[in-house]
Formats: sequence, C-alpha cells, structure tokens
Amino acid sequence: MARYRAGLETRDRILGAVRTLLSSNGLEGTTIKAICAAAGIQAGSFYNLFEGKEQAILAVVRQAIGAVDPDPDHHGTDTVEELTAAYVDFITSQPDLARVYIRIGVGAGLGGGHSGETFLAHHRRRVERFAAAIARGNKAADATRQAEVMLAALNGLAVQWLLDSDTDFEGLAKLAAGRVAS
Amino acid sequence: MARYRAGLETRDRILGAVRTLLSSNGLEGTTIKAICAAAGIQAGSFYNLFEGKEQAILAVVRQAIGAVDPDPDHHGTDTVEELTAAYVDFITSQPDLARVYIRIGVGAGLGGGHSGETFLAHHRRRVERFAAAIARGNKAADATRQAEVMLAALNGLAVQWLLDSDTDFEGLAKLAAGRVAS
DNA sequence: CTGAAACTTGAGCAAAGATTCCAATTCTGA
DNA sequence: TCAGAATTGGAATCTTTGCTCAAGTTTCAG
Repeated sequence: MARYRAGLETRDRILGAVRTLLSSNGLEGTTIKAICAAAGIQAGSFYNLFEGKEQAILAVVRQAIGAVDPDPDHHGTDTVEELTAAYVDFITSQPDLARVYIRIGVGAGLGGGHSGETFLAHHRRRVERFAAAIARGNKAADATRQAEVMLAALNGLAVQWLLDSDTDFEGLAKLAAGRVAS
Repeated sequence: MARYRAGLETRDRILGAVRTLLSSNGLEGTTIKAICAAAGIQAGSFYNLFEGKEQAILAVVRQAIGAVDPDPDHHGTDTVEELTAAYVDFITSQPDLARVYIRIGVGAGLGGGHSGETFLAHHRRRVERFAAAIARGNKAADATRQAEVMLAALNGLAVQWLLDSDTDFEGLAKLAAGRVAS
C-alpha cells in the first residue's frame, strides 16, 4: 500500500488533469477517458491510484476549497483589504482552481449534493472572518450583513472576471472593499 | 408540420420537466430518460417534438435569460431600485428558472461553450441598463464600474439565497442598491 | 541480487445514454 | 364522416461511460 515515487507522480498528473477538465468543461466533460488521455495513462492505472472517479474529483474540490482561504492562523488580525487582496490573488493566480471553486459553490447551492454541506460550512466560516475584520475597522452594528454583501460582490466579480478577463477585477474588488471599510 | 393541440401540450410538459431537472440536478442529471419520466411520455414522443436533447435545453435556457430582464420597453426610465427589485422578484418568484440562469451564467463564463457568447451579450446589455440608471440618479463619473460591482453583488447574493433560503436576499440587495444610489 | 509489492497496460464488460424506427392511435379541417 | 397529418408508445440500435481483470514491467527494501 505504501506508494512508490512513480505512483505519486502519476497521481499528481491525474489530479492536474481532473483540475483542468473540471475547470474548463465542468463535471460533464470530466470523464475517465478524458482524464486518462490528459494524464497520458490508461484506465487501469487510474483505478490503481483512485477508488473511482468521484474520489479523484473530491480531492480536487478539497484543493479548491482549501486554496481559497490561506493562512487560517492570521484569523483575528487581518483587515478587509487584506482578505480581499488574498481572494483576488487566489482567483487570478490560480484560475483553474478558481473555476472549480466557483463551480462547486454554485453547484452546491443549486443541486444540494453532499458537498453542499461542506461548502456551506466553508462559506459560513468565510463570512465570519470577513465580519470580524469589518467589525474591527468599523463600528457598524450590522457587520455580518455587510460581510455577506461584500462576499457576494467578490464572488460575483470573480465570475465576471473568469467570464471576461478584461474586467478590472482587482480595482472593482477594492472599490467594493472601500465601501465596507469606511 | 403545423402542430396540433396535443403536441403543444406535451411540448410544454417536456419543457417544464427540463426546467425542473436542469434546476435541481444540472446538466448531468438531465437525461432523456429522466425528462421523459418527469413529463410522463416516451422517448419517441420527445424526438417527435424536439430535434434532440440540446435543443430542448437551449429552449429552457432562452426562457431563463429572457425572464431575467422583463419590460425592455421601460429602458431609459427605470431606477436602480426598480431594477434591483425586479431582479429580486425574478429570483424569488421563479427559483427554478433562476437556478438555470445562474448555472448558465457560471457555466458560460467557465466553459466558454457556444452559449457563452449569448450570455455575455445579455450581460453587457444588463450592465448598460444598470449603468444608465445609476448615471441618471447619481452624477458619478464611473457609473459603469459601479454597475458592474452592483450586478456582481446581486448575482452573488442570488447564489447565496439559492444556497440558503434563510438569507435576507431582498434586504441585502436593497442595502447594496442604496450604496450605489447615493 | 532478489522477490514482493507497486505500477502499467489494454482488452473487455455491463449499464446507461441518446437516437431511430415504425406500427398503432388520435386529431383536425373539409 | 373521412383522409391525411400529427402524435404516441416502445422496442431496437449504436455509442459512451465507469470500471474490472489478468498479465507483464518497474521499483526498492533487505
């Protein structure tokens, strides 16, 4: 059961393929055949390293959810601007994972699959973190509500940027953050 | 070729089934079998009324895109609050179509399918309409940028509400609209 | 070196999916 | 009422999908 080096490498190759496919074609484009072709392997190899398609996809989904909220240590000291900048950085520097993240978020909200719970929990944590940062810099009583609007705007802007990369994501995000911070 | 009444009725039944399935399960849950089961018909009947699965789906997608922006006549006289209220109303009163709309928007932006162009055009029109309304009530020079943030926030809030219907969509939307209108 | 465990291949299978065909039935205008 | 077109059911077909299997190759601890 202990993996050899070769196995770990193709495992990464597979996850990369899944990420790319999930990002550009969504669930329906992500077939075993396509995954294997993109990873340059054969079906049998895939099933030697993963229990099934779903497991591989969930691994990538976890990557995506994990990547959106780095430095959980900082919790309690960050500002709205920092949190916003971190999100903008994640989206623009890792567009593939970002696309997966957005897809999951939307899919979770709509389909209610079993990742819906996971995503909802993640989202709540995120709202809390933003709300705490807002409350710290601004004495408004409705910090949570402001955080909800702020996150909604950020997510919406992310979708827009992924749709049309000419969008000034960073600038618009700052504009939104400025509204809340004051 | 001229349709009889019976045909038109089952056609509607099919579109309703597609809308429901698309809304709750996304593209991957929307199979011919599921459509026919939900519509209470047989496969042959489906292919008598539609050229294929894709055509039926596109019909529903068009419905969704069309429903989001009613009263194109009013163009030029509406306020940000009115546009916002109309959107909130659409999302909350037709959640099925709304889910389809959101899914298409996200899918289009990410997958770049051939509906991507259609959706992008629709989105630009929407931004313009909001920008015009903003410019009318507010002398800011960056009406378009504000419209982009506003729409992003609305879409993000819609996703959030579809994910968790306890969200105070209407209240938060008004809060966002207020920021822009002043 | 060596052998057991890990890795890879590629054919093959069962189930599910989309689509076609056609005989049987139902409409509708004249 | 009648003929022709529209509609319908349901079996048949062809493709795709997710997955298994057996046989051969590579890796690496002892």
